This record gives sequence, structure tokens and C-alpha cells, in this order.
Amino acid sequence: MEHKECMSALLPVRDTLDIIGGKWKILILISIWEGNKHFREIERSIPKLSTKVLSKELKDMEENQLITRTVLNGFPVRTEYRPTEYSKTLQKVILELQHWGANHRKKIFGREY
Amino acid sequence: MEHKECMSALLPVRDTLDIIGGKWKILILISIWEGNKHFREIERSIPKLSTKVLSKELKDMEENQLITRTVLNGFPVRTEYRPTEYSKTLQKVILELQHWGANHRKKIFGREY
DNA sequence: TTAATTGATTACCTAAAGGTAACTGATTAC
DNA sequence: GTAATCAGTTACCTTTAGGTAATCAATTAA
Repeated sequence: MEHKECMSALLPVRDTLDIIGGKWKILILISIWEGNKHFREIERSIPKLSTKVLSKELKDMEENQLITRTVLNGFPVRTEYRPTEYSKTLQKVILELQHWGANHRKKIFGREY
Repeated sequence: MEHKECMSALLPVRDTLDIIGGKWKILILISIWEGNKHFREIERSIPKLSTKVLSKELKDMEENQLITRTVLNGFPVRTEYRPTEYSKTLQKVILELQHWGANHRKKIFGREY
């Protein structure tokens, strides 16, 4: 049985799941896609999300070039987070996950949400 | 800012990630797709996978109708795990994750695996 | 000077995922 | 009866993800 090729093909799958997996990452990305730019603004747009987790996730997303971070100096310091064009390439992936999940729920529970 | 609709659209995304996320689920599914049928066979096909985790994941996958489980009585008891036709609907999703991840690695590190 | 706001960081804790290893029950071959 | 094989289960431990709450630095308005 040939495993090596298929197993190494899973490294990219792992990478993707690391980037969009977890409890908050997609939520944060969508909030930013929707136009939320500032730290507090994003935080308040997602109920129960803590500053600690948000801070960490934003760093990860910046590293992965999904968002840009710009510090604007002014009265209270403001930071602007913006989605990159590149981040949009994730939309197809997320849509695929969404479609499969929606169909799956119908199959398993015989009803939708 | 309209959040409610987009946030509820994420429930299916969560469902899908619960089903294919984690360290072993996709590996196990692929092993079964490849033709491995028996518990020990699947276990041995995936280095470092323990019986405990395999046992749990197989149960989850059976609940989600991705595999069927049949007990064959014979000398050493044998169990047959088979992929369902339905499980194949995940291939498109997994391929999407794989493509995005492969392209992402090129973008971030400038090289492939 | 005090309070308030923004954008965080830090220390500490809990819960969930996963790992380790020993063990069970059934059966058969020796 | 002893060993081996298959298909698991159980108890226990470690690691990681995530939650809670206090704190900090900068700035401005009252």
C-alpha cells in the first residue's frame, strides 16, 4: 500500500487547518472582511472573544499575510487591521467547508440550523 | 455592521472542522480509502497512531456516516471498516484545503515541501 | 489630577486533545 | 496450558488551546 505520497500531501492540509482552525480565526477574519479595522472594534464585534486571544490570533494572521497592521498615532493610539487581497483566496476554502457542513447536518439530523 | 447572518453561517464550518480537524482524522480516512479494512491494519498504516485514539476516531467517523463497521466472526475476531460513498464528498473539501496550503507555503516560504 | 480610552501584555487557571502502557476477551495453533 | 493474534478498553499523565483578570503605556478630556 503506497502511503508516503498521500501522507506528505497532507502537510498542506495541516497547514491550512492550522491557519483557519481553532475557535476564533475564521470569526476574526470575517469581522475584518466586514470592515472592522480597530482592535477594540474587532473585539466588540465577536462576543466572548478576549483581548489575549485576539492579540495572538491577529499576530498569526499578520504572519500569514492575511491582514496588515498599521499603527496610527493620535489621541488614544489606534491600530488599523486590514485584510489583504491574498486573504480573499481563503473565501473559496471557507465556502467549501460551509457547504459540506450544511449538507452534512441535513444528512445526519435531517434538518438545518 | 451585520454579523448575525455571517456568524450563523459559520456553524456548518465548525461542524466540518470538527469532523476532519484534529491530528488523525483525515489520515485515518485516507488509510481506509486506500483499502485498509481492519483495525490493526489501519493502525499499522499510520505511524505513531495509538489504538485508543484510533478506536475513538473510528467511532466518530461511523457516527458521521463516513465509514461502516462490520464484525466478522472467525478465529481472531476481525472487524471490517469500509468507506461509505458519502465519505467521498469530503474529497473535494480536502483537496481544496490541500491546494490552498500548498500555495500558501510557496507564498510564505518561497518554496515547496 | 483623575478618569477614560486604545492597544495591548502578563500571570495564572481550566478544559480538551492526545499520548503511554497495561489489560481484557475471544479464539486458535502448538 | 501456553503463546499468539485481533479488537478493543481503562486508568493515568502531558501538552496545548483557550479563558480570567489584573496591569501597563500613551493620550486626552474634565
